[in-house]
Parts: sequence; C-alpha cells; structure tokens
Amino acid sequence: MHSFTEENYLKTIYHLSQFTASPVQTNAIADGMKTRPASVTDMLKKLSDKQLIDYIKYQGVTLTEKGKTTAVGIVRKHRLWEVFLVEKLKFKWDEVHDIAEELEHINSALLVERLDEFLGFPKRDPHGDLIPDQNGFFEPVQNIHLHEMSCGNKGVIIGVSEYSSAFLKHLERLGLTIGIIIEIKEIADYDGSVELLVDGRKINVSREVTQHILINYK
Amino acid sequence: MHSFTEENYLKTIYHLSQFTASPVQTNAIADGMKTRPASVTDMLKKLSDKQLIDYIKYQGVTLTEKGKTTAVGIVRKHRLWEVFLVEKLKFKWDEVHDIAEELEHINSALLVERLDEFLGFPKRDPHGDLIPDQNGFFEPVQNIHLHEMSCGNKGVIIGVSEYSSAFLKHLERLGLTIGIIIEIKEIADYDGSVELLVDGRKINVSREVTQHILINYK
DNA sequence: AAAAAATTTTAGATTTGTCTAAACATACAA
DNA sequence: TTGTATGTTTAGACAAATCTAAAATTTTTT
Repeated sequence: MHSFTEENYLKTIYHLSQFTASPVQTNAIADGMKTRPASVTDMLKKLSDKQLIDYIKYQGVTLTEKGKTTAVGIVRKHRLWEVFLVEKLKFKWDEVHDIAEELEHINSALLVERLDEFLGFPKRDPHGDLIPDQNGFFEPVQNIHLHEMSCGNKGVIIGVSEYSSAFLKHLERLGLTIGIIIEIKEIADYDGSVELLVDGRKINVSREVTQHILINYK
Repeated sequence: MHSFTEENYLKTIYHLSQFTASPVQTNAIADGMKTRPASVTDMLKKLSDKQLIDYIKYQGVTLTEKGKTTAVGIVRKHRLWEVFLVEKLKFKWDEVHDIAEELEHINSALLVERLDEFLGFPKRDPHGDLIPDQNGFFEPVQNIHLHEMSCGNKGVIIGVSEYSSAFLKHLERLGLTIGIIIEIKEIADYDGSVELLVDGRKINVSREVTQHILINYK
C-alpha cells in the first residue's frame, strides 16, 4: 500500500497532467502539494522506485499505467464520497471538498463498490466532475473554461475547476450553479471581466471567476 | 489536532482502563498497539506533554479529562461508521471493524453529527457496543462475560469483546448473535467449555468463546 | 555563444514514530 | 532482605517526509 502522502502526490501529478501532454514539472507539483521543490524531488525518486511514475531528472514526470490506475482510484473515491456527503448527509457543495480529501484515502475496494451502488452509480460529483467507473474509465471531457469563449457564445455550466468554499459560495450568490444556461454578452478589454445573460438577467463576473467555470459548449 | 498514532494510543488506553480502576501499564499498551514497550514510553511522554494523560514513570497512565474526551470521540466515530457500513452498505458484522478503524480518524465534527442523524441516532453498534452521545455520555454498562456466569443462569447476548472476523463468523455459525437468549446447562471442569441451551437446542462452546461474549444478566 | 534567469537537484538537518540493546526500577519469593 | 524475575525507561539508530542553503542543469536573453 501507499502512504497518504504518496497518494496525494500521485493525485496532484494526475490533475496536472490533465492540462498538458508534456511531463509534469517539479515546481508545478510543489505548488500543488504546497511544499518545496526539494521535497518534491525526494518524493519523485521514491515514486519512481515504486514504478508509479516515469521520472527523468530535470525533465519532469509522467504517470505509469500503475500510477495512473492508483491516481484514478483516488479520484473515484473522492468524488463518490462528495456525492454521499451532499446527497445523503445534506452537506452543501462548498463544504465537501476537504472532508473528501480525507475520505479518499480509506482503503477498501469493497467499500468503494458498495458506496457506488448505495448512491445509485452516480455519473458526476456535486461540482460536475465525472466519476470514473470501477475500471477507471470515464468519457474524455471536452469542456472549455468560460474565459476561453467569445461574445455571443452560449453554453451550459457543467462544472468548476476550483473547489474552495469561498469561490463556490460566490458562484451560488451569483446564481451560477451547475446546469445553468449562460450567454456571453460582452467581454471587457480593460480587465477581462465578462457580462453574462443568465435566465434573462445580466450578470457581471470577474476574469478570476471565468477562469474556474467549465462550460459544455458545442 | 492529533496524529492517527496519537489517537490510536488514546483509544487503546481508554479501552484498557475500562477493565480496571488502576493506571494502565506500558506493556499492556504495547500489546494493544502491537508495538514495543520502548516505543510506548516515547509516546507516553508526548501525550503527557500534550496533557492528554497523567503519566508517572514506572507507574502507568490514566487519561485526563481532555484525553478521555478525545478517546470517547474516536470510539463514537468508530461505532457510528460501523452502523453505517452494516445498515446502509450491507456489510456483515464481521467485515466492518478494520474499515471503521480507518474511518474513525476522519476529522469533522459536522460529519459525525450528520452521520448520527442519518442513521437515526443509533444506541448500539453491530457488535452490541454502546454509542456515546454527542457529549460523550453513555449509560455505564453492567454486562458480564459468559464465562463469569454459573450453571442455571439465563441471559441475553448483548455484545462481544473481540472483533476479529474469525471469531464473529464462528459465533454466527453457532447461532450466537446479539439478542439471542441463552441458558447455562453445564460447565465442564476439565476445559471450562460450556453447554448452552439456545432456542431449545443444546450447544457446546469453548472457554475461549465464553470469554468474549457479553451477557445482559439480571 | 556567453551571460543571466529560472528550474531542479544535492547535501545536510529536523521531526515523528519506530526499533534493539542495555540500564534501571519494582515486585516477589526464598 | 537479598536475589531473581518482571516491567519500564534510556540511549542510540533508522525510515519517512519535510526543510534551507548551495550546487547543478536547463532555458532564455542579449
């Protein structure tokens, strides 16, 4: 078995490699793990010894199959527990991330499958993220961030890419929750803030916010 | 916050002090924690520094109020999670102990209270152990072990004091589960094995088994 | 292509929890 | 009450995960 720390490194590397095809760099991992680059280097050696990552000095890392399987397993647990907390225990979507960070390390394959069944095999978690199935598969996503869209574009809010309570509460106050249909009315040259049409109302959101909203856009 | 290890020490000390009024000894803790006496001594110093135990060299330890509160909190979580696993996820009573050992360290007061509510404020866990309430209170138990009873005595199986899957499966095979009424027909001088009357049938159980069955006997 | 900047790694230290072996304290028995 | 057995603590080491400071490598700039 792997330590919590090892699991967290794998998860961080997994999430970082979602955004790029190239190897994940030490500094990026250090940021994600809120630790120092020197500590990351130490851990990369260990994960490499355990065949969980391919590591080339100074070049960065990629997950091996074994590493990816482990990482996806943790992501699956995290998202299932989030569904449990919201659906069964009446938590709000901004309250569950930190608790799920702990629960994701509970080690029992049977538990995960029973939980999945108990929850009715949910497809997405409360933040709109897809839940990998028992074999680690899930349809590749082709969402784009709101800030990548252009004037006149329409779409549906399908998820977020930031899970802090502060951010999620802010979205809720703005009425920008999952499933909401939005249309881009104007993008300010000055600060990148965006005017949205939501449910007939006009709403102004900062660039900061647009960078963390995922849109299902075709 | 306390580390998992610290929490496990506190829990072990708590359980050991259930059986005796006198201070808990280093070797007993080492047994319970499956570690060495020298390691226990190191940890006792740390717990003492944190005011979780009263520790006198060579004499043993007792929990402080703070230590007891912490320990009971962990026991509460353990037992609530066991109920969840059996009642909601359809685990068997012999499958839940190890998973609950992990879940008991999840850190969220709100989670515990929501879980309690979700489960309908259960009074006992699947092994018959009482679940402390939110304030750590629970009626003092006056169960006795089956091996402490005499010929002709009757009682109800109210719990167990051993949680291994092997033991619990054995009980189930014998039909000795919680709520079952038993009567002692005979106690063998030779090996301490006991003949029980259960539901009209006669059953013979080893002394080993009688030492881990708790009876509500008045 | 050399210099400067950014990134990454090494070296050496620290903390937590563990260990073995040896010393120390207490209990008990002759 | 002295000796032996049992139980406990100290001393010194080790592994995991982290850190700072310095050295090494790669990338970017001029």
